[in-house]
Amino acid sequence: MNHAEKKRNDKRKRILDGALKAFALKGFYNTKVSEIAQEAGVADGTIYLYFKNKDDLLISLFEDRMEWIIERLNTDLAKLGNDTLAKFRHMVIIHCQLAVEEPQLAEFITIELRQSSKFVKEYKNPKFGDYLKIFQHLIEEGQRGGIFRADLDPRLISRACFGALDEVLLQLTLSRAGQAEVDDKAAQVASMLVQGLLERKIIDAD
Amino acid sequence: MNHAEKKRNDKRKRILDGALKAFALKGFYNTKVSEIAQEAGVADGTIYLYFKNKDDLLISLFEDRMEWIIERLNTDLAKLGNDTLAKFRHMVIIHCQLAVEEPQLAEFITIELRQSSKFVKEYKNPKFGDYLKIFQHLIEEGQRGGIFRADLDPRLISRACFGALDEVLLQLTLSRAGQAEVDDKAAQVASMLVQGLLERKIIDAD
Amino acid sequence: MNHAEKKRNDKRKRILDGALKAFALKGFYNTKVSEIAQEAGVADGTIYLYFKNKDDLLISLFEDRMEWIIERLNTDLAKLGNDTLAKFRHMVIIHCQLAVEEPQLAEFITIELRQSSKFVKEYKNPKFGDYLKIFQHLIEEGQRGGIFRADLDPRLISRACFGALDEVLLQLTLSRAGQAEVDDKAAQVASMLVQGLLERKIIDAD
Amino acid sequence: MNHAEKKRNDKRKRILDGALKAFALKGFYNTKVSEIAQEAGVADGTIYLYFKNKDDLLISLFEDRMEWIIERLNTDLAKLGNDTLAKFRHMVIIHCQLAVEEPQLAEFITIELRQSSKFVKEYKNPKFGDYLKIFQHLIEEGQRGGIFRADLDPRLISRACFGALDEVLLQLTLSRAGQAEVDDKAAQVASMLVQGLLERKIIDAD
DNA sequence: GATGAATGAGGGTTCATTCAT
DNA sequence: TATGAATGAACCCTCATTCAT
Repeated sequence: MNHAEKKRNDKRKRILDGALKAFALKGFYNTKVSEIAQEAGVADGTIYLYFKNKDDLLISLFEDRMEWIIERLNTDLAKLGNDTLAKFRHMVIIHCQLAVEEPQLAEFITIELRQSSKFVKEYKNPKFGDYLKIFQHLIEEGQRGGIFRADLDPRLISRACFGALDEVLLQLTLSRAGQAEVDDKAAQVASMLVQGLLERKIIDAD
Repeated sequence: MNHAEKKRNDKRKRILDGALKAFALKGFYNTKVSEIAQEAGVADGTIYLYFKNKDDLLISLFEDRMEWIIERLNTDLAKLGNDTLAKFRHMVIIHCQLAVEEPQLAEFITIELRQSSKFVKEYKNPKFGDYLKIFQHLIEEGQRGGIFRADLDPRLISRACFGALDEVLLQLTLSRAGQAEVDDKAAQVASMLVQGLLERKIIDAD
Repeated sequence: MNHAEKKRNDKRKRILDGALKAFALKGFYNTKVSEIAQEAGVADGTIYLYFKNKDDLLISLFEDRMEWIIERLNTDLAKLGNDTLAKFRHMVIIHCQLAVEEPQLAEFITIELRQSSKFVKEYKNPKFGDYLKIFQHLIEEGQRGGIFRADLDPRLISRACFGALDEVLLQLTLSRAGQAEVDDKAAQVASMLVQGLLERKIIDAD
Repeated sequence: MNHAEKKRNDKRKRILDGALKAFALKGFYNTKVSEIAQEAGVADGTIYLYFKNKDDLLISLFEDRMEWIIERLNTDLAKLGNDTLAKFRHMVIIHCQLAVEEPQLAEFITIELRQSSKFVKEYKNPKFGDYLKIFQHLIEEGQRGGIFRADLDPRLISRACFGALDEVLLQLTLSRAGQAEVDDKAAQVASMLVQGLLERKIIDAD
């Protein structure tokens, strides 16, 4: 990557960061493009050199952040090898951990995610789909391994798990929960979900 | 209730219905007041005789519909007496059932709920809190009865359950799921959540 | 006048009174018809049984009040017979006196008078013309009697005198001047105007 | 002043000119912002880059025009040195002269001035106060010089003089008086006011 | 590429007026 | 006659987007 490209990427990044901050604070519809520009330290017009319009900025922000989360998650999960349960618990923890590590991102995702796929016509939010897929594959892995109940639809249950986590994350974020509280609550939710997923005969194992 | 009062309530209802339809279709921010008026068959200005402004209309709509849901739920649950498990399962079913019975309401709640409580200034959405309370009390009841795990925080878990259901409801609604699919998926989610909540020694009972 | 007529006039009067109060307080354009109705203790629609529209109400109010002032002035002036100077001084005093006796009317006239004849198309404000005529006739009387300078155009000078008084009245009204201050200032203005009008050879007489 | 600044000032001036024209024609409340924009040859939104809102535009217009009048007046008066009488007469003439030179400004000031200071919240119209002060100081100067009556309150009398002139100006403007008529009437009013102000023993001097 | 002044379509809200009761 | 709920045209202002510099 040469110098010009680096500069370009830097400006793009600053705009995305500014947008995240602004959207988290006031929501998409109540954030003015000029506010994002100010936050990013660029002129209003500059934003349109990097993004087609305000909608595109929102979508790009989602994709950018989800990509980051997914990469991180995949790296972490890879280290845990075949331990499905450990991987599942880790996902729960990572998700909740956002409340502490990236509160703005947490607010943004929990609040704007649903809107986005609704109002942006035809936008299916593929990155979010990828995120859900990780959950789904984990559940399928558990089912193949015989530790997770086979009577549950992985697509459905991955949604349910995501919903549970997302709602919990929303609360943790809005209440500005500290690390200890996040750890505790993540553990409880993980415990409940895991128990709900486990094949009955091995529940004692938990 | 006299004639004038009846007429007034009827018009208010028509406006709320129009707003629900419009909000479900395009979301709060993309719905024009004039569209709601048209949907309701009243003049634009009439809306302001019944609601302070567009925000107030959104809030009132939430309260109205949550009240309806809560009443209905309480009536149903009362019939189930002390059977905590049955009551819990019924809540799951009722929630998912919205996708079939009131798809517009389902879309509205799943998509607009989070936005509203965050961006409508000062609004704490008490009715939604009431709804969560029903979940919470049910979990506490189960804990007192010794059938639900005592190591789980009812406030936290009620949130998690709501989140799981809400996400599932969103999918059922958007995919225009039919009654059979809704029944099946509600049963699965109920089964998972219940197993996750049950005291370990009685899990076989499920 | 029979009972029905009396009642009608009473309601018309209440509306005019309410309008005066409201217009004096907030001005014509910032006063809502509904506020006038409330002030008058009638329904909004009732106003339109007595006046064609809001403009007509303003005009009618002018005419009504100017008529009252003119009648009163004529009665007073009649008592002063041929004493032109005394009559002129009395007019000055009566005009300023409004600040004490009818502060709302004073505010209304000083502030709304000019607007009214401008914005209401084709309205020449004949009653205001009548009021000016009294000044004018007094000046002409003085000229004929040889005590007022003959080199001044009575129409022009009556305007100038009115303008001077009106501006002074505005200040007296807005500063909520008491009787003593009003008396003092009216006397000063009268003295200046009279001296300005007097035939030079008889100025010592003042 | 650089180019950008010059362009900005030019646009601001065009908006003020457009506003003056429009306000003079239809009055503040009957003038739409879009009409001003059209008159100024700018987009509606542009007005809000230069003025906070419609009220602010009104206020700014007053300040701008009063400033212009005051500067001009001060320049002229400075040339007349210590001749109080000449200066007083000049003020009268300049004021009336507006009817010929700046009829729109004349209409605007005579008709909108009172409204504005009353209904534009918090606005005390300091420039108008400055204008009155010129009158007042002139009267005080005459009193100190022994040529004006000492028994008159300069603040009161400056108001009265302004009122007289303003009313005369209004008539001259609305009747579209020509230069000759304006000269004649200004002279008459000046003569009357001066005689009214002069110390009695020197009235023959006029 | 970067700027930010300018644009102008759009929409929430007001309020004078009407009319069914 | 009186009411006041309903109307809907009107209007100020916002703000995403453009484009001359």
